[in-house]
Parts: sequence; structure tokens; C-alpha cells
Amino acid sequence: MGLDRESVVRTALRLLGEVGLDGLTLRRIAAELNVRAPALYWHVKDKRALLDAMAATIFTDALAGLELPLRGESWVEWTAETARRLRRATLRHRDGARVLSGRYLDNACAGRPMELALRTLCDAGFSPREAARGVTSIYAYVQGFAIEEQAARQDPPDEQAERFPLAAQARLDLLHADADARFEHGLQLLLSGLRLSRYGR
Amino acid sequence: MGLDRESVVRTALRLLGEVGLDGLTLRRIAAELNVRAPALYWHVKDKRALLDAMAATIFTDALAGLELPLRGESWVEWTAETARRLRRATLRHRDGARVLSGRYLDNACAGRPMELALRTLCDAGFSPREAARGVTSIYAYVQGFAIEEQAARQDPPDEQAERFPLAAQARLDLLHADADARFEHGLQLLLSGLRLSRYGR
DNA sequence: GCAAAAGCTTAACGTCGTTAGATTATTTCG
DNA sequence: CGAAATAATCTAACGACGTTAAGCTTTTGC
Repeated sequence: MGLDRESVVRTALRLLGEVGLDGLTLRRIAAELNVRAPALYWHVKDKRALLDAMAATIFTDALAGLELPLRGESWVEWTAETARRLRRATLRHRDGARVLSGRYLDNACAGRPMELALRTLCDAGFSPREAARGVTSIYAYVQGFAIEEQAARQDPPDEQAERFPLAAQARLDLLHADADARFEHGLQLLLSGLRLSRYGR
Repeated sequence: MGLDRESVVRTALRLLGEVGLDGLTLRRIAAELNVRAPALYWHVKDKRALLDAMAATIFTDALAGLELPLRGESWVEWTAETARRLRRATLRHRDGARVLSGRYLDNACAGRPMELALRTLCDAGFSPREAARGVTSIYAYVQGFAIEEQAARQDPPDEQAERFPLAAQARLDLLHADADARFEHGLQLLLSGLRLSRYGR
């Protein structure tokens, strides 16, 4: 009957998929563990800390086993694939982006991936500052994209009688078109910009 | 003693600066208007709708008076300035990014800016699809960056004994360095990518 | 001037995160 | 082995939240 911090976090994460972030209450999580709500406080400081831990788990799972680029793997492809993994792991959980966004990730989970990313960019010739800015830019994009993506799934139906034809078509595109392709497009914009700033091409 | 929808929204937005999003309750907003909480329901469907309206106000204020590029103004500079206005307006409000992020913006507030942005990019030679993807990529970046930026202000102090020297320095950079410059850096990456995809340069 | 609608009130419901204190289960150790 | 200690959970409750119901009070339109 071990009820430890990790089982609480993983149960919360599983339950998140059923009830969503707004339905995720301590009582509900506790019930899932055949326990009353105050029992959770033995394993977790408060709900904020639980959400932090959930975010850390998503992040850690996303980038588990991350290593420096293999020989022959370019920093561009390595960075792109890392960003993709982050997005996929976020989308894997309902409201994953809202759980992750703006939350503090401690060194225990973010330290190593951050170090590897910076190392990769610095090895490619970027200054530490450029590397840091590149990484955070891509992270901001991934986060922002995932948030919009998951929010769009429950957005209201479209108004018609459009006075804005381009915007109207763009809206349809956004709803129906392949989100993976749209994500990839923006990611490549950032990577092109990075490549250009490095090689002037 | 006019108490209408707009005064409720603007009061909520002002109060947001004092108490933050987590402290923003209907009772508190009502008190600010010398009224009891249920009175708000006459002007606003529910809290969700109020937050939507607050987001719409931030967005509208950000891009009020937006017009197509002037003669001589490049689409790059127009797009950059529009993104900057959006970020500035978001930062102007405490927790502004959280209020705005992932929220549905109806055509009344987002329609025209979206149309102008798409028009500008299409006039520059992008296909409607490329334009739509460019706009949403930049929007995702702005949102993601602002979220991290406002979240970082209340993040815990750093641990030392770093096993990740590059990450440690990057963290310091992120906390102390000029956020405007970091934002600009990432924005220019995206714009470079866009320019490259258009002109091959 | 009076009915109807608009705009607010008080009262309450159910739920939430969280705390206090009692209670049980498990471990530690003389 | 048994008792003290500690770990883990319980019940009960608090205050605050969003929201609804039902009733007043003011404004409006004819």
C-alpha cells in the first residue's frame, strides 16, 4: 500500500487526462488512491508543489536519456528533435501545456537538458549568450505553440459573416490543418534564423 | 452610478495589478465597485467570460489603431513592431500573459489585426498559408516568452553547487540581463527565418 | 401613474485548498 | 517482547470561492 510522493504525482498526471486541469482536485486525486485529501499533504507540500512536480515529470519524461548530438548529427537536427520531443510530451497529457507553462523547473529536471542544449550550441560556435537566447527562444515558441494548440481544441465555433476574409481562412487552416506541420514550420523559421546568425546563410 | 460591462472589465484589470490573478475574486472586484458579487452576473456571464473580456481588452489596447505598413515601412519592421506592442501590452498588466494565454479572442478584437498581419505578409509575397503560419509562429513566441518572463519574477532563488556550469550562467543571464534584448533576439531569429523563406537570403 | 423590465440585494449551496487534532499502523529499541 | 516513538492516515472543520435563487428597489415606456 505504498503511497509515496511519486505515486501521488503519477496518479495526478493520469487523472489529469480524465478530468482536465480544472477538474483536478485534491479530493479527487486522493479518492483515486483510496485515501482522503489531507493524506496527500504528508507527501506533497501543497497543490502548487504537486503541480510543479507534475510539470517536472512531464519535462523529465520528455527528455529522458537526452545526450549530446551523435557524430554526424547536426546541431540543427538535434535541436529540432529536442523541441519536438518537448512538444510531444506536453501534448501527451490533457492540459499539459497549462501545467508546464511558466512553472519553475529545478535543476534536477531541467539542469542537464539545459546544459546539453547549451553545450551543443556552443560547440557549434555560438557564444554562451547566443546559445542561451537561442534555447530560451525555442522553448518559448514550443510552450506558446502548445498552449494555443491545446486551447484551440475547446474554443467556440466560428462566427460567420466575416469581414476579414484572410483571417477567416487562416482560422479554418488553424483548426483543420495538420498541427504537426504548422509546428514544424515555425520551428524551422527559428532554426533558419539561428543558422543564419551563425553562418550568415 | 453606471455599472456596465466595460467598467467591470476595466476595474478587474486594474485590480489585477494589485492582487494578481490568484487574488482576483469576484467578491473583491465587486467590492471595488461598491457592490456585491452577484451583481456582476448582470453584466458578465461568469468568471470565464470576464477573463475572456479582460484578455480581449489587453489585446485590443495593444493593437489599437493598427494600420497596414506605411509607405517605406518594410513588412519585417511592421511585424516586429506589432509583436513588440503585443508584448509590451501584456507586460503592462500583472499576470497579463497568464490572462491572455490560450484564451479565445473573438473576431471583434482579433479579426482586424489578424487580417492586417496576413495582408501585410501576403502583400510581401507570402502565400496565405505561409502568412498564417508566420503570424501564429510569432504569436506563439510572444506568448511563450511573456509567460516565462512574468513567471520568472516570482521564481525561487537559485540552488548552487551547480553541476551544470553553462546552465548556471544562462540562469543568471536570464534573471539579470535585459529582457527586452532577449525578446528582441528571438524575434529577430523568427524574422530572419521568415525573410530567408521569402527571399532565400 | 403604473406595469414591466433592469439592476441590485441577501441568503445560501456545494466545492475547493488547507489546518488541527485525534487515531491507527509501523518501526525502533531497551 | 513490549513500550515508546514516529510515520501515515483519519475525521472534522474553517474560510473562501464561484454561482444560483428569490426578493427588493429603481428606472423606463406607454
